[in-house]
Amino acid sequence: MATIYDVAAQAGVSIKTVSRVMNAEPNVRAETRERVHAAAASLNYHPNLSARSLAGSKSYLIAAFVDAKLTIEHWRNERGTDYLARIQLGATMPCREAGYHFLVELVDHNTAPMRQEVSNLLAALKPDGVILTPPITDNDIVLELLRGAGTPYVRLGPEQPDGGGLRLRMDDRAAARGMTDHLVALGHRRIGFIEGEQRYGSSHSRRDGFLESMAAHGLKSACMFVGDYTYQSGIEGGREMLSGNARPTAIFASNDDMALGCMAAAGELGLEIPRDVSIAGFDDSTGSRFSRPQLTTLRQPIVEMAALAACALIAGEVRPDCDEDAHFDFPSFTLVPRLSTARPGKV
Amino acid sequence: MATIYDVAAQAGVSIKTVSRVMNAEPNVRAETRERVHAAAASLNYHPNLSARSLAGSKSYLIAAFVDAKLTIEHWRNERGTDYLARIQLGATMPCREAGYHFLVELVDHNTAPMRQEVSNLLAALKPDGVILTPPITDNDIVLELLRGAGTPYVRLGPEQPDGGGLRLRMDDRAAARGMTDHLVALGHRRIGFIEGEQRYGSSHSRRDGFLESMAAHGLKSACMFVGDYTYQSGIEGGREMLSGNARPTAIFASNDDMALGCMAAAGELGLEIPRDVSIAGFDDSTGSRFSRPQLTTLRQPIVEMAALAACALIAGEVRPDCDEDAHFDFPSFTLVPRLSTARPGKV
DNA sequence: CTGAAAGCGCTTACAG
DNA sequence: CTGAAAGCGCTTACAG
Repeated sequence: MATIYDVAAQAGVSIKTVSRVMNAEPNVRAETRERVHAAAASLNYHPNLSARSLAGSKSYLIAAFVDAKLTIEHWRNERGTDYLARIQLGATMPCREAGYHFLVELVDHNTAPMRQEVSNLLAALKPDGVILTPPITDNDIVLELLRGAGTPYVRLGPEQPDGGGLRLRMDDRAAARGMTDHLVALGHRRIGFIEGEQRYGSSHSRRDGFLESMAAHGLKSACMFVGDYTYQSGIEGGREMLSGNARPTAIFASNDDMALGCMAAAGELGLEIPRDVSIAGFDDSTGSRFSRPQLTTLRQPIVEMAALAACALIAGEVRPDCDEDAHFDFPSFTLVPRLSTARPGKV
Repeated sequence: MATIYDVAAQAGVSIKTVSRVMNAEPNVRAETRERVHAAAASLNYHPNLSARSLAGSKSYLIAAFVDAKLTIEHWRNERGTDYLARIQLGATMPCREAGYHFLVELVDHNTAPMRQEVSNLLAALKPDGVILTPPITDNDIVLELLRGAGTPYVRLGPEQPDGGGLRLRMDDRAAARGMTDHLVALGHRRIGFIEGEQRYGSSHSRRDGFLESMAAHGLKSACMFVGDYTYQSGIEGGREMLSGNARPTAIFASNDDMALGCMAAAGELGLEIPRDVSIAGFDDSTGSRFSRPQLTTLRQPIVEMAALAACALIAGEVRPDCDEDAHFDFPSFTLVPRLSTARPGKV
């Protein structure tokens, strides 16, 4: 394989000049530049990443650190949980265009070897930037190691504001408000709400958004149920809300899995959706697209956030020590109206 | 960050000895080895991948080359096509255990810049092994470049036997035979078959397997329909087969998308599945798990094949020039019986 | 606008 | 069982 020396010899210049041309640096005569390009092309020369990384300050690597257990579970389940696929889609494109490589690294969240694992990743790979996904995005040890290594990082969907890095998250509260507004606009007045796992900040934000919208419309919530983001808890919530007398005409579950469970509960009770009750979810999961009827839900801008993260990291806009003003509530959630919501009492 | 020199100094040995210990090479006294380990641990030393790669013959990188257009489409569609997720699951685990890193590279199949793109990938990354997925797995230019670079490669689901590399594929014919046997065992005699895109070898293998089983049971196929692996063609095939008089009691579509289309056609015609007609697919796609009723299908051992591929590559068992005897029909397909098939004329 | 020298952090090939 | 030397293919820092 051709090296920088071969190209330099063929073009009749020094390797430094070849380096300048390959990196599109200034201060090379147009004619020289062309000669180098021609030599590189004829020799089919491509710079070696390891050498560039070792000699220089860039590795041309962007890594995503994802929770090992969760990710493996999702891959195994094959229920089409496509969070990671969306991250890959968003991050891969800008990386490719900039000559970077994107790789996914599994991290054993909250286990003994995690510190070693992450240290090794950082020292071995020396990535130019790291994208963190929940729950790693809030892991103090990982954040500390990242800062220690001086590696810029972007935190996707963080719960805690401390910990540095560029923080990118959807405005859960505004999104929940938006969905509630949608239900009210359809004519619903008695609306039930199923909360998620209380340990997650998103649960509280979504509930607050719901309550804000209800209050803004002068409505009292029909009923609240505390679930835990699982299908099973959605069934339970649905049963409780729908078996009473003054049952809500609409239920907003704060994630799709619970909404799907809720639909199952409605089916058990002989209720038809959306004729007897409208049901809305949150996440735009794969399952929401396969349910019958298809589920009205909220889509997080995962692809867009991952793309922004990669771009910011590549551009070097993320200082590893940025602590203030690096929080960005991504406004662009998308309400995805499908067939599980309609006007109350209507087919 | 600590380097090999720091460790050597602290342990009172040469860097060569540190290198030996870090790579678990023989010929180091147990006591020396321990001293080095202690020094490495106390300095939180982790070898730099770029330096290892540049100096040595290994990059500790395994790459999967996947079709850019197809992959982006799957990521975008979010219908839960989890082929790539299964590859990642299978390949990531052995890589992780062996200290390798796995990365996915998009390749613009059959476009002008492809040659440059792949050359660059090979020269820049110098991966120790490459896993190819369809349709890249049969791309002559990619195969030629791989051989030229001396990079070992594994071809997943190849259609053409030439092209070298370790070839791993499911025995489509045996699998189709297995599914047909299943339908016959349930009591079906008039069985329809929907073929896939004729340009793909898998279409022919699956059809042949079906016909073999039918012949072995002394049955004539009720009808054949040539589809193209799309949902739409499944609808068309279903309509044609199910609207006639002597309609089949079971239809075997050679992939899940067509089987799902076929189910939709049955629904249009007022037929209930599996009471009026049994329907079977092929792939165990995400959609097959979300359909109602859930689809009986065949599962390809993608995870297992990817794992085997990664292991073989890491172990250096794949010689880049292996041409004979490197073809392996993976026998372990799995028949996944679900609710869309039953005894004929039975609920 | 161009180049000579040094060095990044390791492994290889060899010597003892 | 251990180490000194050379070199992998680039970029950095500097000189001109």
